[in-house]
Order: sequence, then structure tokens, then C-alpha cells
Amino acid sequence: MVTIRDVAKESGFSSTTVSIVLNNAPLSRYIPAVTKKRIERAAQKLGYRPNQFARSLRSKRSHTVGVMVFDMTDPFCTLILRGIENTLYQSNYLPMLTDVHNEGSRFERYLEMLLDRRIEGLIVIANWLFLDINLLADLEKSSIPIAMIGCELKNDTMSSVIVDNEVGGQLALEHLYSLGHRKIAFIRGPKGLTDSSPRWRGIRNLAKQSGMELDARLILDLPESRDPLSSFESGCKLTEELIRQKRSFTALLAFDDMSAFGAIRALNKAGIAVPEQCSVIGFDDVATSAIYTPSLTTVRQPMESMGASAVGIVVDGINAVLEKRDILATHKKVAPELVIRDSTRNLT
Amino acid sequence: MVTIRDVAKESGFSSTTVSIVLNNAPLSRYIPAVTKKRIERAAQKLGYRPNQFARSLRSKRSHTVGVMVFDMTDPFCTLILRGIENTLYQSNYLPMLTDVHNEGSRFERYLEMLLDRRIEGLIVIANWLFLDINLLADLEKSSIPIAMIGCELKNDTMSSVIVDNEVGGQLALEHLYSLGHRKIAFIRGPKGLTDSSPRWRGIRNLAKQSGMELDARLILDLPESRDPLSSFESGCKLTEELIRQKRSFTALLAFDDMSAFGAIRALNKAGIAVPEQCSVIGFDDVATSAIYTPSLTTVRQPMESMGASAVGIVVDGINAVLEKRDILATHKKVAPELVIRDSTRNLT
DNA sequence: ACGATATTCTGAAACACTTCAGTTCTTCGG
DNA sequence: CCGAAGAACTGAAGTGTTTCAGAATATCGT
Repeated sequence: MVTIRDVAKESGFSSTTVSIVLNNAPLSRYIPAVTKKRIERAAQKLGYRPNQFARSLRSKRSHTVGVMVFDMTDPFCTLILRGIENTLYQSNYLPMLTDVHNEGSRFERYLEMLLDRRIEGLIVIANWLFLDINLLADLEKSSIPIAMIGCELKNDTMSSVIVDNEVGGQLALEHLYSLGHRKIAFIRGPKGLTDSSPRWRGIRNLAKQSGMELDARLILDLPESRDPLSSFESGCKLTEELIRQKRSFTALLAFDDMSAFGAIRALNKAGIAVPEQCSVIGFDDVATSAIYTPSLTTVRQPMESMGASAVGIVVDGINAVLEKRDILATHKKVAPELVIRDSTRNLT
Repeated sequence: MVTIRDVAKESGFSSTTVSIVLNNAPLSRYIPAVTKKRIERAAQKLGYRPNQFARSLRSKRSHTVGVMVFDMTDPFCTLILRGIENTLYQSNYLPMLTDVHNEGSRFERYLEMLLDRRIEGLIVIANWLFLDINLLADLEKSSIPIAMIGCELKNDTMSSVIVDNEVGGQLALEHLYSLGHRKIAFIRGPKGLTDSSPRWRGIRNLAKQSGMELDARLILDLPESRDPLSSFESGCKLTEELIRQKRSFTALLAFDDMSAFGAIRALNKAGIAVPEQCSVIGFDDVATSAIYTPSLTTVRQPMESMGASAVGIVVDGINAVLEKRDILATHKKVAPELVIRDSTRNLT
């Protein structure tokens, strides 16, 4: 391994100077171009690569950000991860990826591992979160900038990036309403998820506002489950039940895309064509939605940019820490977007 | 920050002894239980956490493995990542995740970053790979254990884990054949992918073996594209073309699940019911397959266990390096599995 | 009683870097 | 011509570990 001392020897300068030049430190302003050239050439020639361990030990920086996912298999994560990765890349950080599997013990263990490695910031994708919220309190102690995606803690110490669920719910219902649907079935999110209630609130508000009344017998709830894919099954079961009870409805508004797929499956099995006989709308716009048959009308969460925002917040936080400014938590609420595809249609 | 010296002071022993005890080093065999207890208690009391930078600097180990994905958005990746993450967790390594976006420049930059951080091993998910293979040669120089998933280089220096594509292709055709299908359309993979040709070979072999003859007019090729999701579009287009030409076929065997979804979409649009009028089979068994309508019959790649295998190989390699044994590359070919769902049906 | 071996513990070096605190030599305004 | 400021460079300390090479004491077989 070639060290900075080797470069010093080769170039004929001290390792101090080499360090200053190669890092473009403030002092390098006094170093003439000739010297710089000579040092750079020596480094080049020897193929010098600074030892990050030594560098980190000395400078107390890791240039690493922790990314904690509560469940990788949730398709919701993929694009968020892409956004995170891409933005970190631009800022010259590298992510350490951890997947908590929605288990408390894993959460604690991983948190410890990440802090041990002195991550400079942490991004938590807490979409499908069924852990004791108290666990999250562990995070606060850590004194590094933290951004949560998909779960807002009205906390001062942790930032958050969430979609505006209320507006999203509104958009969804508005769409169905504008297509003429009045008999609408609803699959609500499980109580345990923070998304569930604001999304429903948006729906209820719009209903009230437009004088629509919601039929309680058409309102179903997804059961709690640690597994994000389970909402497909549940959506399917609930819809089957609805059909078996011969409830009549011309549209169905699902909590998320997964449950919407479940609903479509159930309708299909019962011989009810989507969208001809029943419109279905989801929420999230996961990758599958665009390729489903029929393609799914849904309310998109701008996942890639949410990931990017989270990184932005964390990187700002890191810089603040470096400059000893203290900065308070940001709470970003991004606008959802209605994506109209083939699963919804005018009531004829 | 509390250091080992603080623990030494607190416990009344030297930092050498503390280090030996806390690491359970060989020499600790001579240290009496009382001493150990006292040191552990002191460490506990002070909340001592060893500084990983210093530790790594000294021991030249990072306990980190690089994971390089060629395109995160490929749904094929998700479960592999889960398998990797889970196995690394058990072995006490942490992954650094990088996404190459199928770009040469990113590949090189990330490789450099990872090596700078002294990753101890590297796992490459090279599923949808459209890079100059020569780039991969860069990997060989690195002298750390490397495992590629989804792309076999008959190389001695890099290990690989791939599915047995030939058997997979065979399984798929066999299934359709056993259902009575004889007029079968095929969507082959793009020439640029290493999976394409063995998969097709399996199909051709089985066809020959069972005296089936393949109609060249029913054989289509996916175009090259950097984007793994494009095979949905392409599958759709190709199938539409087939339908427009009024080719008659009772089943379609797609290169992968994405193109199968595209085919289903096209068939559906043309009013051809799947599976009633046409069976469709895919390859991979991505998460979407199980929740599609109809659910997709496909040839599963055991992705989670492929990820786990890759980690196993790399960790073995790391241990080999540590013990100065040298170990040669492993090339693992795992068996695919036919998953029968609703998109295929007996020819009536 | 004595050399050999085992037990218990430690000082100091090494890991590769950054940076503080200078040193030496110019330059330059007055 | 002198003191101050600027330019160019460097020695050495410090970052927190691990581990080599012993030191000091105890145990034991003969």
C-alpha cells in the first residue's frame, strides 16, 4: 500500500505539504503551481489512494450515511432508494443499507452498528411501520441529522418527508366523483399506519364538501400486518366479502396500490370487469401499477424526489453540524399527483 | 467520546488488557474471570464503544461488503437484495449499496469509491447488463473476493451465482407442452443479455427432444435496451404485432415476467382472454407475478437464496484471504422452479 | 532449590492521516 | 534599513486501536 509518505519521498516534499495539496486545503493557496504539479504527478505515478480509515480517524468524518428501511420488499421502497442513492452519489456520500424487517431487535442492532460506524446522517424509510414508536425515540439520542420518509413525528429533532395524504385522499375521491361515481366502496388503511387516518380525512372532507354521503357498509379496513405485501391478500378478501354480500358499488377506492390490485383480482374473479363495471383507484403508484392489466389509476407519491429531499435535508444537517450552526428539523410535505390510467372510467 | 484509555483508567488495568478482554483475543485465556468482569463492568458503565476507524486502521479490516447493482429499478433485484442483506447481517457485515444505472462512468467511479473504503468483498448484481464487458475486467485487479449474480464469467478470479437458464427454458416449454399447446409464440431475450441464449437453447433442445417444431414466424426478439422495465413495452409491442399479423398461437412463452406482462396486456387489449384463449408463461417470478391478474405462471429464480449464496461465497473468500489460504472462484448454478399459477391452462 | 513453563499484565510502537505551530526566506512600505 | 507581513514549507503531535515483546510473579517437576 502506498502511503502519503511515499508520495512525499517521491515528490521531494514533506507529507504535510502533500496532504495540503492533495486535499486542496486552505493553506494550499500559498503553494505555487509547480509544487502542486510535482506532487500530483508523484501521487499519480505511485497510484496513491488515501487511506480512508486514517483519514476518518483523524478528521472524524466517515462520508457515509445510514439508510434504514423497515421492509425492503415493499415495492414502495425501490424508487425511494433510487432517489436516495442518486442524490447521495452527487454529494459524494455512500449509503449503508439496512433492512429492519419490522423487527425491534433488528432495529436496535442495526442502529448500533450504524452509529458505531459513525454515519454522519441517517435516513429512515418508515413506510410500513409496525414498531413501537418508542423505539424510534432511540434515534433522538444520536445527535446526527435524521430524516424519516413516510412517517411524520412532530418532533423537533428529526426531520421528515411525507406526502400530503389528505390532499391525496381528496384527489382520489374527486377523480371518482368527477367520473360520476356515487356508490363507492372504500378500503381504508390499517389503524397502525400513520398514513391511514389523514388519507381518510381527506376523503371524508371532500365527501362532505361535495355533499356526498358515505355508506358505512361499503367502508372496510385493512387488518394490521407486518407484511406490506399482505395488503394485496387483504384487499382481495375484503372485496370478495363485499361482493358476496351483494353490496352494490360502481367504484372502489383502495388504501394503496397493493390493496387495489387485490380488489381487481377479486372483482375479476367474480366476473366484474374493471373498469367497465367497476372503477378502481389506488394510492402510491408503485412500479407495478403502470404495467398492471388494466393499468392502475392511482395517486402518485413522488418517491424518487422524496428520497432526494431526505438526502438534501440530511446533507444540509451534516453541513450545519460541521459549521457548528444548529439547525432545526424540517418537515416537508410533498404534493401527490393523480395519475389517470385504465382502471377508472366514466359511469355510463 | 469515551476511549479505551478511559476504560483502562476506570477499571485500573492497562488499555492493552482492556483491548484483549473486550475482543476476547487469544491471550485473554490467561486473564482471570475477576479481571474480565471488572473491565466489562467499567466498559458498560462508561458506555464504551470502540472507534471503528481506529480499529480498522490498525487491523486493516472494514467489516463492510460492497454491493453493486446494475439497475435497482429492476424488480428482479429486490429479493436478491433481501437475501444479501439478511445473510450479511448474520455474518456481521454491513453492505454499501451502489447503483450503477448501467453507466460506465458510474461503474468506475463507484468501484473506486468502494475500494477506497476498503470493502472486504464485492457482490455484483449484473442482471440487466449492457456495459462493455471489458469494464468488468477492472474488477479482477482488486484482489478481493467478488461474486457476480446473474452473469457468468468463466473467469477464475470472480465467482458467480446464476440460475440454470437452460433447465429453466426447458421447464417453461415442457409445461406448455404438457398442457397440450403446440402453436406457441416465443419472445426471446435481447442478444446482449447473457441469459438470452441458454434460455433459448433449453427451449430448442426440449422442442427437438419432444418432436415439436418451432414456427419461425412466431419467434420474436426483444430489442436491446438499457432499461429493464422496457421489456414490458417491448413485449406488448411485439405481441400486438403478432396479433395484427393474425398469426395463430395458443400459448406464449416470454423471456421474462416483464415481457409476459406486456404480452398479457396486448392480448387483453385485443380481446384475447388469458388464459382461456391463450396461455402465457414468464420467467423470474418477480413480486408482481403473484399479484397480477391473472397471476402469472412462471419459472422462478430463487432470488433470495441466490443473494444468500453470493454472500456465502464472498464471506468464505474473505476468510480465506485472512488465513492466507487462496481459494479459487466458485461457479454456482442454481435450479429454477416452475410456479404454476393462473395464466396457463389446458388446451381444450 | 532451580530452571522451565504458565499466568497476569503492560509500555510502546505502529497504523496513515491532518493540522497546529513554527521556521526560513522574500518583499515592501515608510 | 528596519519591522511587518506574506509566501513556501515542515516537524511533530494527535486520532483510538491492536499487538509485539517483555516484565514480574507464581507453579511445578525433579
